[in-house]
Amino acid sequence: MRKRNTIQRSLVLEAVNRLQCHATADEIYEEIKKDHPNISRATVYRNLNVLSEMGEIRRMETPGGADRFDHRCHDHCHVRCQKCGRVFDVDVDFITGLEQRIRDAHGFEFTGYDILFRGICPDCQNASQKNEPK
Amino acid sequence: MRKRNTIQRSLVLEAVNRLQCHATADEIYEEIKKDHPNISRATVYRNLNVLSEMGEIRRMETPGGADRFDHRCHDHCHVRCQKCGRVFDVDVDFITGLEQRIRDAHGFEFTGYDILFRGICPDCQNASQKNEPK
DNA sequence: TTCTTATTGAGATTATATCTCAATAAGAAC
DNA sequence: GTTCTTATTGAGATATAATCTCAATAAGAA
Repeated sequence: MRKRNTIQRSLVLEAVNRLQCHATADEIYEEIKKDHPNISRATVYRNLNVLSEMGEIRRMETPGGADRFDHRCHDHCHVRCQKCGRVFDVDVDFITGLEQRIRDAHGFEFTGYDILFRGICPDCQNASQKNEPK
Repeated sequence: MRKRNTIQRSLVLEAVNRLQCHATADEIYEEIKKDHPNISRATVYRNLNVLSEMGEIRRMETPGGADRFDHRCHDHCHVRCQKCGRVFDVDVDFITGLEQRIRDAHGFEFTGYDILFRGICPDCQNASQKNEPK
């Protein structure tokens, strides 16, 4: 099934790049709608799927929240702040090799993994110290 | 807000234990409904939340699928087979310390992490060799 | 036994994502 | 340039996981 180049597909790719890292499908949809109010939500979702299958962008599935899409900058995973919900990048150099070590043990053919850290970001730590002093 | 001991809460805890590891909320709901057809889905979800906050059970959020709940056997994470959707356990002894190493770098206060591996299980590898020989 | 209020059940609602299908348009064939 | 095939689109319906609403119920302290 040969892929065609559509305006909508380019718009999605451009928006992902413009928004930098970890935008949700909905954020990308809203971004595109500013200039192209007629684009369909389904089209954005479809093209995010197509583009990540093609390897043009990277999908990061986040449990308990919407998937996020990255320009393929470099490998990293995410921390989500449990208070404000914002998502930050985490370098994962030291995680490299994780798959290999597990493949050895299970006969599983690994294709990847998602790691999502949970925590409280520095801002929210400070905020709660001000509002709830002990 | 003092917690009360309700029949429904015990039923949920028992079902999680009975189903062993990585049952979804819906599987737990169906399990309980066999003997107690009047239990509400909301009650199951509510008690799964309460019990995991209390530390009685462990919640494993899985991106792209329903959350799963474990009896607190021992620390492990999960691999989901991309073909059959089944979920298997993976030991994670060597991942211990991950949080500490990241906390140092970011000023983030970490409360935990989820790791979900993706891959193809041995069964499905075999099946696809039979069905699509090269 | 009485009283307070945490908890429940039923159904509505939210959020994320996918599906349906007629209409459109990309790009190959002519 | 014109025709043709079919991938893609837009709009809205649907699916799935989970939470919320609220009157009724019941746990457990008084």
